[in-house]
Amino acid sequence: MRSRTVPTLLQVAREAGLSVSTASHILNGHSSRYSEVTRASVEKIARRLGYHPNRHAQAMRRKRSGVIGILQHAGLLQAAVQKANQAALAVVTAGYEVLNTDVLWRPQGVQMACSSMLDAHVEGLVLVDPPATFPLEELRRFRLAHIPVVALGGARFPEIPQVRVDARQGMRDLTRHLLSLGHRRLCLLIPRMGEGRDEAACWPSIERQRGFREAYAEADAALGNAEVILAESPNEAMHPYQNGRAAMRELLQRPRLPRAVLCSNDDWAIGALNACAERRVRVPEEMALTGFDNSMIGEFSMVPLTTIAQPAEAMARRAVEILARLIRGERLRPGDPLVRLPGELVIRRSCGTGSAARM
Amino acid sequence: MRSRTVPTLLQVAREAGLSVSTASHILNGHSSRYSEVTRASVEKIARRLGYHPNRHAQAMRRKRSGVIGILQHAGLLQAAVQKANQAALAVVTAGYEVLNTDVLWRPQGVQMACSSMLDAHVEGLVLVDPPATFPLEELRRFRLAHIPVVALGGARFPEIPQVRVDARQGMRDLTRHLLSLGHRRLCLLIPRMGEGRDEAACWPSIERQRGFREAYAEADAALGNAEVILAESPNEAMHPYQNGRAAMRELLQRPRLPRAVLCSNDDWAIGALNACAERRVRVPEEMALTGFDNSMIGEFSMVPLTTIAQPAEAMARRAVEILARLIRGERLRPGDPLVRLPGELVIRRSCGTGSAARM
DNA sequence: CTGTTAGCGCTTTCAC
DNA sequence: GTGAAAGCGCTAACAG
Repeated sequence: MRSRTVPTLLQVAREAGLSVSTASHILNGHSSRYSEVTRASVEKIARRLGYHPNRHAQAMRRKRSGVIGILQHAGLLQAAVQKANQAALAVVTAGYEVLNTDVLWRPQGVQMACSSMLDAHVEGLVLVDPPATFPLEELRRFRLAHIPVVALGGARFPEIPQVRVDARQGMRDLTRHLLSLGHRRLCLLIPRMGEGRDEAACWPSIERQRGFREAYAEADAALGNAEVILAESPNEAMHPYQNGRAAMRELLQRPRLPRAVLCSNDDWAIGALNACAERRVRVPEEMALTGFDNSMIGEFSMVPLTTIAQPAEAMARRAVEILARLIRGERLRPGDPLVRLPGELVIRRSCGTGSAARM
Repeated sequence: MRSRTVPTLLQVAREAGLSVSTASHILNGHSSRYSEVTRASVEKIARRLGYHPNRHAQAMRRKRSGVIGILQHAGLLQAAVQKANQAALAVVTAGYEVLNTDVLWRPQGVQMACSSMLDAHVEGLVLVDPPATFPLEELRRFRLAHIPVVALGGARFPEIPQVRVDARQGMRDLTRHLLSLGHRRLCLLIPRMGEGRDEAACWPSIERQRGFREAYAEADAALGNAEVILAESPNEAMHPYQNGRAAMRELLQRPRLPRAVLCSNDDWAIGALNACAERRVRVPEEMALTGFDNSMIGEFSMVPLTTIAQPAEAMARRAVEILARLIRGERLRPGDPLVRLPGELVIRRSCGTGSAARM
């Protein structure tokens, strides 16, 4: 038994008694006017030998790698993992290969990951949930190399098209729902972000605030104060629950508690639930709570979470579509620089019911 | 401003007034006997131009890609995501590039992912938590291509070295602990796996059973029956909580409930907690519960979970180390084919306390 | 319809 | 100390 090595095009061609170029043409679908016989023969032999083209040689010759990079800041955040995976699916569907990295798990995270993307000659890059602190220098490296980048969720960066859930609408829907249940004294719990950064970078937080305030404003004036709390979120991706818990613990120190707390995302809500349990504050009886993202775990938490479902699949598809267009050298269309897809209100137990609210 | 394109070695060499081979030697550290001047000049110019070697060209010429593939079946399973990420870290540390794919998010999952690994000419493959149903044909493809494979957790396959947590010891520790608290009538809830498969493939479940039974056996005979329930686990990675919940719902139909239930992993435990909440069975007062894996969420679940912490980092390092050795053509050492690393008992609230158990 | 040819960017002998 | 040259596997003109 000879030591079988990876078959090359040359071997296929030889076996078929043809030239490499012929084999190449046929296997690449440019089989325009080859005789049915040769074509069949080449294809059969390739299959029998288990021939797979060498991507490196292809990339080299074609001067394009056919790879799209996905850079995620997911850590333990289910919602981010899901977005990244949907992006991977969309990339494959669009006919590209995927190079996927979670920057959190590397030494010197972002920088190394970006270098590796550059080295691999990715043709485009999807940034999944980039934080406001994502280094602009790295984005510059891609711009210099003429590699288009799109963001899927996360913070907003100049010149980078972005697809994300309409957080403003989502938070407005949540707030309206809580108000309609009769809850008063609402409180929005969101991370303080991107200290010293362009305001645009903090959009995830800012839009949540907007939606929250809008819903409050459109309701009757007698509703009392809407409060927004900006909480710290160190190492968010690795300690999402802890951060939410810490924020809620702080809030629970107060003599007078809010009636309903809207958390920035499901992970914070889970941490918040935990803090409530510690202090024996019953949810939703004494305090209503909502999340954002509709991650699977929110359905199984202590109290199932009312939340906003992100259309992850549609978002990912759209982002990759835009990226593919940019790779092809097409210009952005009017709506492309910022696509906001609507989230969907998912009502579960954590927001309470009308009757309980009036307690 | 000229359209900057990716600089090649040729450009670096030209700018330095030297030949490509010289530049190559210097930049690859084979600068054995070049003058200090030339060396410095080449290095400086390379840095200024932002030169990065073209991986494809390198792979081609060196006839090795320098890439290790990571194939995960994680889905929403935090423990698996963590293992995969630790593996990625270990791979980078070992000086290889990473090609990471979660097979669940691709059409025709496993097969496509394996093809893509093969196409990329990975030098080795880490299989993270492969299910018992992982197709052996795919493993054969790697064997034929002389690409070594190691499993990090998951099922066991012939000829594939594996590194995993010692589930038997872990489950024995959990069981002992529950017994020491005074709990009787214990029940182990594990997935029925790999229908019609080699028994070895089902080791994750089998070892849990062994540990469970051993602890029971070594204790007094008067402890009553230890029961093992094999529950269905369709699409485990995408519906982990649901599966645990379904299994527990079934169990809760019984007239007489077990006093303590040991779940196969934390995700099942969370689903189980959910089922208990539905039926108003209080944990741990009426029923103790334990998980396995120590995923972050278990600390924040309805009732914080007593569980076994997997030494993910050490496991990943070990797996990659073995893989690297195989890639270098070295033979396996005596312990390598199956490495079992000890898990650590983490005691939280879900297992109850001695006093409650005697209730 | 099929084959010849010229590289893609890099590494690696082997000469000088 | 440095450079010339060959060639990895593949594609894409261009010839026949």
